[in-house]
Amino acid sequence: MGATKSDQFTKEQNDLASLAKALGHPARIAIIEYLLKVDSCICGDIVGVLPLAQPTVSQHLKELKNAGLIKGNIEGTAICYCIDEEGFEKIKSFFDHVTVSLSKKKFDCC
Amino acid sequence: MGATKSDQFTKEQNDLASLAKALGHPARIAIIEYLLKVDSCICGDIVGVLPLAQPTVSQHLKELKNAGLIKGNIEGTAICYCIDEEGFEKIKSFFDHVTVSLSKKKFDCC
DNA sequence: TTTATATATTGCAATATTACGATAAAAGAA
DNA sequence: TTCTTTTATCGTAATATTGCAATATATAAA
Repeated sequence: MGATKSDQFTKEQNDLASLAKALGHPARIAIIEYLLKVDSCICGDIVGVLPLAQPTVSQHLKELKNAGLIKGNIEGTAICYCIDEEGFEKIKSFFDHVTVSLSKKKFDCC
Repeated sequence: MGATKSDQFTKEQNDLASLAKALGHPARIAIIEYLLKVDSCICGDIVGVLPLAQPTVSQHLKELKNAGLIKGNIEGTAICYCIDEEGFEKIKSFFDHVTVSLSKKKFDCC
């Protein structure tokens, strides 16, 4: 055994887990932070910013894109990446739900 | 190679990634949702709720606890787990930062 | 066309995660 | 003490992730 039993959980649980998992690596957090900082779509200079080789960065970008957290646009010979707000909306609504639930909490046992 | 180059990133980036990573599995999302739903600390009946064996659930609980997302209290022969609000505050402040940054965004290229 | 630049893909080694049976540990009940 | 219940840990197999060199692809420039 050893494979994740994703089929045993709901689509919502799997989708949320995928989004969280995509953010579960410091390089990918760094990419998101950089994209937020430059306040515009940037291209492959992410490679220059990260302490990782180009294929590795490309792989991380692909994962963020697959998860729906960033978008990419072909711009001549370069590619312009930027935040995909939709993906962040989904995660954010989960944390909003958590916050609301916690505010309704009656006991504080632990 | 193949090991994560965590030492090349900041503590903040690694901490955030750890929190996100801990939520990056449907079983752990399910555990959090269950703890929110029961509106109180519950014990090992999480095992009865999840489609996983007891050692696997125990392992997932340990990861959530290490990440600072849940707390556990020994309660006789059972253990009482509940949400650790502090961990969720940390993640939430990251997403708040994302939201603020996105609202200041000028271009919409992608 | 050839050359240069930017990014993606392939293939593989190193490492990490997931899952669970077997077993241990801890505490209350008999 | 022994038995039962609850949870954790160990050991291990299956699988997934991480990282990069080599290579492929695609477009622009010369």
